[in-house]
Amino acid sequence: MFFLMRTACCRVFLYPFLGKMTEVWAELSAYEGEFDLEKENCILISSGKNWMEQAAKDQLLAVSRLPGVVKAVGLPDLHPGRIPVGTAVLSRGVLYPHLLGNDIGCGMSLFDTGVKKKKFKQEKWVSRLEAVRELEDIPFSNPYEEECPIRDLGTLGGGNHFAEFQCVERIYDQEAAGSLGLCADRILLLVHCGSRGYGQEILSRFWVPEGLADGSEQAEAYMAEHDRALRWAVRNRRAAAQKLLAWLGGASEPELLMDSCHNYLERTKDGLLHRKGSVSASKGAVVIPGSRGSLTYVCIPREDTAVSLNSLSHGAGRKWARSICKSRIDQKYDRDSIRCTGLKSRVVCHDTNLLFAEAPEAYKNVEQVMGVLQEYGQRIGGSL
DNA sequence: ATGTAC
Repeated sequence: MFFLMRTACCRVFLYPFLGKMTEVWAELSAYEGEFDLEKENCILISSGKNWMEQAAKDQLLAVSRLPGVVKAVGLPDLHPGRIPVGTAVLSRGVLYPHLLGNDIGCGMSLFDTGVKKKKFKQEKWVSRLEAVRELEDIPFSNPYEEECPIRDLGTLGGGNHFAEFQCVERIYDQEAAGSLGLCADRILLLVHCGSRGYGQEILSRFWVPEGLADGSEQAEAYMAEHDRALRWAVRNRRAAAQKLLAWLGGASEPELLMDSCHNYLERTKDGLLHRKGSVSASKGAVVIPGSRGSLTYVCIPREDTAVSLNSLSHGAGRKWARSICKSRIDQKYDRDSIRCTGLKSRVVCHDTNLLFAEAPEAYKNVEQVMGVLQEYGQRIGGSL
């Protein structure tokens, strides 16, 4: 299990608005001549400055051509995966379990720890966390009146999952910050994880290359399990926060300020909306974190986001494949320096490969991604 | 991203 703790000096911005996404701004020049953009159902929200791997664009295009797919959107953090990450895909008649992947319900929960900023002792918390090693080692009993399908409730898992203590760096809109319950003098806790092995197990049971016919018994059974995974993923994030605070001696319960899911299927009036690494722009404020060396943004999306299937990026997005990270930056760090960040935060993680795989260098610049989301509207205006 | 096998 990967347990990454970024302590102190991480900051939350409150962005007043995201750009008004009102026109298709495609950056698919690589495909010039290959298809007529006007007739394609594939949109990439990016800009010339926003570097994107060719493989990711190829994957997005392939997804957009699956039977039943009405529209496929790539967000500015799009990067290749088994299926491309940073996508929103609308289909009719067919449901594709693999388009949302194995970690069904994965998302971000932002909590107020109730701990005052001036009471925060970084070194003390770091030692305490290093002593426990893994969240699996902190016992937690299921408080819900439903059998828990997750083997270890309140654990983060691996990959890009993390728990991070943060505090507000800058507020752009005091009123909005107040209504969201963001307090500048408090330590916040951002938890990114999902349904662990449960989502994986669901995918393995329902995955078929041709997808599931909407309305079929299989599709209904998948949706029931999917909804259960979403429910338990939220509980898993909460349980992780509860365990952490209890372990660190926090007196109060973590208070949930915001929660968003970025791997899930939503039934909309237009069809089945598959989100893989993209978050809804229609459910209030969203948290968009960067890599562990950068800031996290709390954003209030604008209303007119139909062009991106009402979706936003869920983070900075990978720039380097996990497998190549260690060899690229191995020499740059020693045992201690890889565990510190440019924001003077500390990283607690016992898995060396994971520390390198999730290094800030492996990620895009989150400000770049935020810039595309914001600029997208500024340069366009008008209505869709 | 995951659990398990190598």
